[in-house]
Amino acid sequence: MNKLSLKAVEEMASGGKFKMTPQRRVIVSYLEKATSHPTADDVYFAVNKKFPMTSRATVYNTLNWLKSVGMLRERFEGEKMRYDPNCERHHHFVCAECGMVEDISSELIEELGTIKLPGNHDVRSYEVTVRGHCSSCRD
Amino acid sequence: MNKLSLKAVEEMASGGKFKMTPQRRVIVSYLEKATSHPTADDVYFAVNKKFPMTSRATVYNTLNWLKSVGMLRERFEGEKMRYDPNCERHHHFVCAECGMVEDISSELIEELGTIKLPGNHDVRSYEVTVRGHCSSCRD
DNA sequence: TTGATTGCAAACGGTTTGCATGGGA
DNA sequence: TCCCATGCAAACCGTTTGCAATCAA
Repeated sequence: MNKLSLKAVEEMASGGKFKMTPQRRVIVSYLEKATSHPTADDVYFAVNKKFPMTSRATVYNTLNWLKSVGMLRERFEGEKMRYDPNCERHHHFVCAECGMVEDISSELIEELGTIKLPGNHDVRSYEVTVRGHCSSCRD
Repeated sequence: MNKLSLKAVEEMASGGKFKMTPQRRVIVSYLEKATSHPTADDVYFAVNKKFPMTSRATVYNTLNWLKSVGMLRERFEGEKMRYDPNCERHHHFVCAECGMVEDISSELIEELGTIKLPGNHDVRSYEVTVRGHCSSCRD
């Protein structure tokens, strides 16, 4: 599963035991446009602009649903969970000041080659987190 | 500040506005021996083996104190915060199954060289998280 | 002596759950 | 029609805070 899209979600829902609802459509549309890993509350406020009575339970329910089908990744940064609609292999830049997260496409970070660790661990993947100050915070 | 040690903490405390207590000594001793990033609760149970009335407040108080003087790093993994007594530059292996975290010394991961990102971010550091199944979970 | 630390309990904040109502397929 | 999803409120859980008593320096 790569980039989250409303189309892909609709397709997946049709025929399965999951249903599309207006709230879910808004949540997915918001997520597919999001660029800096929204928090659950970001999503909550976004849906409520369109559907003012949407509860947090619905938001978490939807986020966990998308997560469970592999269309969304969860990542803790700073003080809360953030949701990453990009499921292609990629890395991250995190601003130490404002907590903003930006995707770094995997081509921008050179390959580490085969990782050989001591012990007998089964290595599956690796990710790089680059830290620093983002352009707005660097002054 | 590099590796947490009781000696370094005692030195830092003497003369400053911070005081050593029996509880703090046990906590620091436990942390300096710990190898897989204990959670606050791990620490809590460890201290309580020696001082059965120790409260969680004391544990968090001490952890935050060590963190604030740069002798301990905090890292969210899985569902809770974990504390890393190793403040030298290093990377991590995380088990997807049991959540165990193991340090990877920085020599084991090849250098990424200068990281050049699009935009105008000020890059300070990077860390690599290797994921997979640890030797006990790989079956 | 003095002010930092302790234990306790209550508060907090993000996330989850239980349940009755509502709505998609 | 049949479940799944929703909204609400309460529960949960890790962490923080307020406070009076205690203890290190």
